[in-house]
Amino acid sequence: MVRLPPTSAQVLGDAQLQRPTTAQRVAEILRDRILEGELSSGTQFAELQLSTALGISRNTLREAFQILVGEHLLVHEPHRGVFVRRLDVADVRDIYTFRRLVECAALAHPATTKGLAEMRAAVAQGNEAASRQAWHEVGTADVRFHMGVTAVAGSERLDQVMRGLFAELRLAFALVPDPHELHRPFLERNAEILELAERGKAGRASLLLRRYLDDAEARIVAAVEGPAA
Amino acid sequence: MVRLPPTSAQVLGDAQLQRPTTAQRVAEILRDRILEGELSSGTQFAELQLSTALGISRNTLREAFQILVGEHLLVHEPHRGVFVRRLDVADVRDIYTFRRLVECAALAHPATTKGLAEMRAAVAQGNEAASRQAWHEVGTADVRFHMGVTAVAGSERLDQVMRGLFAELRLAFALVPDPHELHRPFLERNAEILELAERGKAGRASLLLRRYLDDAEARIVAAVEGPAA
DNA sequence: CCGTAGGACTTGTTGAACAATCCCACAAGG
DNA sequence: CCTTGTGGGATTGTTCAACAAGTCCTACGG
Repeated sequence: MVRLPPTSAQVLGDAQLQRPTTAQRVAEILRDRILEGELSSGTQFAELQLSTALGISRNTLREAFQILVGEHLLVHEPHRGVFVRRLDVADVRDIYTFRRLVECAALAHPATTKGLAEMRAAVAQGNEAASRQAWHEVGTADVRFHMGVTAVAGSERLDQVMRGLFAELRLAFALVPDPHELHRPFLERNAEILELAERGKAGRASLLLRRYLDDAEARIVAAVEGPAA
Repeated sequence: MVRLPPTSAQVLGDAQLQRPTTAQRVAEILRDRILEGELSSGTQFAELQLSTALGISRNTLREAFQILVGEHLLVHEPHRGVFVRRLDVADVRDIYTFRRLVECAALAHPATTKGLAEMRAAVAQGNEAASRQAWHEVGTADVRFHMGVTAVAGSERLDQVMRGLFAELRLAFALVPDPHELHRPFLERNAEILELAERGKAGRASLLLRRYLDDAEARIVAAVEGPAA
């Protein structure tokens, strides 16, 4: 009667080796579309239309919605529908307050060196993408760099939370008119932060990172409230 | 055709003023049961049995499950079922690594004084509950105190994340044999941390908090791996 | 201009059905 | 004794159709 309960390491640690359920696969499809910016903020999903288009039932689609609502990429309004999350200025400020606390603390008190390799790889990827003028990919590398910063804290959960936070932030990235103007100035600053971190100058790296985040916040806020003004 | 999209403040900020959907209500019921420790870690939910017991359909129950899976209180194994999350030692260590980073950074660099009132109220509540020997309530006050610590960082999202983290931690609390032995020694330490924070001694408060978290982690780890040994 | 009553449309929820998968007990073989 | 199939029963995954409940739009009247 009582089945073997799963140990959390199997669930949280690595990617499930089981093929995902339909709802999970659909959620992944929608998530990609949202994060690629193909679905602009505020657009609504119609259950019947989308479920038939995807060849799945309404109930299964609803389960997929629930997953993405849990990730804060969609918002659910009872009897109205689900919408692609729209970030306002307060959201962006909140996210950067969060990032300042976590990322600066991680760099100031590193617990592992595992993240440094990730940061180094991200800097290389960013420079390479910039030389190709692939600005969207530069943005991806930037996110990767800061995931590396997060990783030096040494907490799986923190990594997971920050991954979700950056996904939310991409919703705001989509509102920035020219992404190359957003990401390009940060390439060399990332490299500088990395160098300081590698040489053990934790305090100085943390300080530089704080300035980076202040500037980034200002740019995103301007982009988000720009169209409104 | 295009409806007014919701602003995120309505969704994230306060509790929905709309009455919740059935799945949300069911999720809340199950969440309470789990956090009260009435459902021990690892137990499985049978969809048919539980849905009939609650007087709802299987599909609706599945939506409720999805909500709690998103909160990491349940784990879902395809074709096997959903189980109450079971924390292992690695999980507990991970959670405390997370807490050390966030809470210590919050106290070291306070952004608002809003959380101090919450901390003060929690200390009072904890002492009062201890005098009545209501140990479970002492635990609640302890969580409340650390939610107050989190709040001085000034990020709504951070508060929300930490709320989820403490919910997970309660899964481990349930494994501790005598909760009074767990929470009692921390009452005066909380008070001391609060006093330092109120007098602006941020660095010293942060240091004391770190020691607190180290001790707490050791106790929980011992409780979690104790039954296994 | 504002409120309001209706109706069309969308979402919320249910129950039943079938497919896919897992679990367990039992048998066969080394 | 241990390992390795191999049913069969139970549970989960998914679909479908229907109805209830709520929202949105429109037209009418004050």
